[in-house]
Amino acid sequence: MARASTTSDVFNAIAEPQRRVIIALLADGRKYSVGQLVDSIRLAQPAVSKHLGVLRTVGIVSVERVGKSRMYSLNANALKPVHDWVKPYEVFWSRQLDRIQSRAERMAASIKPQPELTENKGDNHGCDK
Amino acid sequence: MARASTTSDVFNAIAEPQRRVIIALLADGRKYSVGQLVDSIRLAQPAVSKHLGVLRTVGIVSVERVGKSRMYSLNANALKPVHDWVKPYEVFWSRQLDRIQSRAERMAASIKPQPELTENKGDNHGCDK
DNA sequence: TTGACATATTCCTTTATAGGAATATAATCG
DNA sequence: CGATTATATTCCTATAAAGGAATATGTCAA
Repeated sequence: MARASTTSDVFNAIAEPQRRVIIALLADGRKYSVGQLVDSIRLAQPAVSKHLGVLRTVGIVSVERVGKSRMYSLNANALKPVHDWVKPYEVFWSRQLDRIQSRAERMAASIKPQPELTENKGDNHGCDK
Repeated sequence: MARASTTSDVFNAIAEPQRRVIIALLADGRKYSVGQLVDSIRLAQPAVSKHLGVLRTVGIVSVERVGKSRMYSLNANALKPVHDWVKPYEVFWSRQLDRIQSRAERMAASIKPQPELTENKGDNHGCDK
């Protein structure tokens, strides 16, 4: 099977470096036209438009027509799933490795219940120990 | 050009849902053999081994040989770049849209200096306004 | 309407998967 | 050693993607 579609998953959408560049450009909350973004990125206009299309599909950016231009703005809320996913792991590096084990085990419950795509058919997986 | 290699970028590594499942399984800080992971995931052993190979290449997991088994454990530090990248956007949803604009502009400086892959050849991009 | 400008879309090529099947490698046991 | 178990690797196929080139679509101005 091929990779998951990039237009249906925020994680895939932000996996593309150029798209992260676009997101960073929009991070000041202002609206940018495609042309302005093209000037800032080493990429042709069609490519930028395609990336914007992906970001739009996933909900990371919003468009607004202004004259002949289309003004794109960041909809950062769409990035929240990424933040929510990675946040629990923060404890692993925020505190230096003292007694990480116990904290990690306490934390496990807050991470595991995110099967996302795979339904684990609920069978007990022979955990270690 | 094709997509960036998944074996050289943490963002691409975690873009695969099954790999996030594996990461979640390892989140309790314990070591799991490949077989134990296979029992927990609806995926054949070779596929799991390949995913583990990707995660290992990117540094998200570590391996340790124990008898005929190989015990995998999470190296969450490798996820820090993702956290660092998404954290600045947290303000967008943590506070309800009151005066986000000004905060966003203050924040811009902390986000923009992450060109990652693209060297923006330093030219001024015609910002809006 | 025509022309210029801004952006999106289509077509095409190269590349990179993800996963299945079969096989190779490694380590333990008798 | 030979058999068994555990894991990795190779081969293969279907799918998807990124970007370039060319073109279509849409909007404004004269």
